[in-house]
Amino acid sequence: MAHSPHSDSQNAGSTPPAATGAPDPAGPKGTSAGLEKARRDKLARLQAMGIDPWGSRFDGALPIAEVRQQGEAIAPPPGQPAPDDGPQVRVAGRIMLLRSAGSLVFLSLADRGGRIQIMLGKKQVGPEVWPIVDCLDLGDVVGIDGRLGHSKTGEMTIFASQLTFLTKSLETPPDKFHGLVDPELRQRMRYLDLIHGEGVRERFIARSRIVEAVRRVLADRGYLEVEGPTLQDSAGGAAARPFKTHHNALDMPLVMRIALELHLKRLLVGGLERVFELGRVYRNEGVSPRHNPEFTMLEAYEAYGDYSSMMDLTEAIFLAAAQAAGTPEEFVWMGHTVSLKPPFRRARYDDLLAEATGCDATDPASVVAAAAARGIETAGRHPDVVKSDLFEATVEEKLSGPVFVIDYPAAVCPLTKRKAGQPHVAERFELYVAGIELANAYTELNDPDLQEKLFRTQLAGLAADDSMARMDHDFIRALRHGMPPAGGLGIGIDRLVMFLTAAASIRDVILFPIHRPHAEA
RNA sequence: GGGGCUGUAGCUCAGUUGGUUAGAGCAUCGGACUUUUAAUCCGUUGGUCCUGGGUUCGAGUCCCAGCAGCCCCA
Repeated sequence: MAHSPHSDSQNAGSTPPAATGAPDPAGPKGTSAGLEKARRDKLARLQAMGIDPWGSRFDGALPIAEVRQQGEAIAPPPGQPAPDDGPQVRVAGRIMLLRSAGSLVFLSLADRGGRIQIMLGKKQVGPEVWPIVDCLDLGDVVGIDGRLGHSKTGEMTIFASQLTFLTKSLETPPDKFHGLVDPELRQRMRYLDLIHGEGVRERFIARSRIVEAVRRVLADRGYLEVEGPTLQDSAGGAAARPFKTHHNALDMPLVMRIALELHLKRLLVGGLERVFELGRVYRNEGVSPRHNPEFTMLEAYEAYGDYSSMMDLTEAIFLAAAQAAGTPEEFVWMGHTVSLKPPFRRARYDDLLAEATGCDATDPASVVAAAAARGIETAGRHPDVVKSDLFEATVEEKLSGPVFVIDYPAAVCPLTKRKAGQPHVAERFELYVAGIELANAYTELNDPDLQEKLFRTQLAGLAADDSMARMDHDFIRALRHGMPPAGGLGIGIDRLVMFLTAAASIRDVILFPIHRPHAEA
């Protein structure tokens, strides 16, 4: 192959690392520093022309999606030349692709909702503008005025008459074809992922639409959105370990909330009757494709309802959210074909367990035997806890759903009302899809004496570190003042978004999931 | 906590049994081009092979430890 005279490389070995007092900050052309220098050189050229490389307000730009609609209307029939009297339009966006054919330059310009091709011709833009074109890089943000039409190859194109420089990009964008692939980089540099990732922006837009729809369903039903404390002196309402923090001025330890439940129920006592909160909760636990230490939870409580009313509400929320996200009625998620067609199936916990294991789910001895046969630890554990483990091991992953699993073993439901005449059965449901729990609801326990007793029972069985081991005396006092019978519902919003956008990992639906710090160079 | 996999240029990736100076595409820089669209063509530049040890005449490659990530399990 070609042997170019690398005279420098012959001497390179003798170059002492610190020989020069001031190392050149801009390295050779192809290095990261060199790539930046090329962009800074163009920035300086823009400034020399009297152009602010950081731009300013730019009014009147149309969304590219809208411009494209206009363009469709004036598309020439196949084989016919495009007319050159298209409408004058103004757009703004980031340069995604840039092709130069001598004194003709094509850009692909992207805004928040679409992309469109821009043609810049040396003759067409004139000697004032052409030197600016020479300073454009991939990633720069520009405004374009021009006539909307179609190129000779039929591509919708804005034939630019004016170019307004809006923002210089100093960094090299990812590979224009592959984009950012490394999931770690995609999450740490989500801004790039949003620009270049296939479907990434659409998924986060869907998330926003879903949250909007959830709020709308609840508001339409007379629910009031409220905000409980995220900093608490003890974290209750779920079995999870909290994050610990500290208030300096009060010199007091605090924990971050792990659930919304106990404060929302206080508001039912307070007569607000229909309340919900949609907000972040924090659990100091492991990270997995379905768990992030901070996640978004919806909890809704309705006085005078029960878990059946919560099933209706859940369906309404799921259907409205699916519609908002543009989710098809039937699709594949996590290897399961799921259908959103209402009503969702309802199946009793004991029936599912009996079907999967062959045991008599109403008989503790039979359940424990079935669990032991599958290697589940049984010694010294409450039969309902063993039952719950057995359910997890044998039933959960098979639940394609959506299916409401109803009527849970009472001992694993310390905040739930028992079924009338069946003290061992709690009026609770969980909604499963593809083996994953997406919603959890109860007929709320409002008997203060039983609640206090259940707290104490929990206390006896749990580690001191565990949040459920904390008695919330004020919550008991609130119940003593009288909380109307009520239904309550919790939905993990991140998982709902995963489901409705067919995402396999919670990290695909959280903009900035947790990461260990990287050693920065 | 345990196991498996991954880490090479700004980005996407090759790299043979351990063997000479670690390659390609994109991007950059220079050149040609007024209808390109992952433009093309010619030329050019660019490396802490994640980090630190070790084995070896010789390590991107083998061994050990660590860091970061992905997946599975508890």
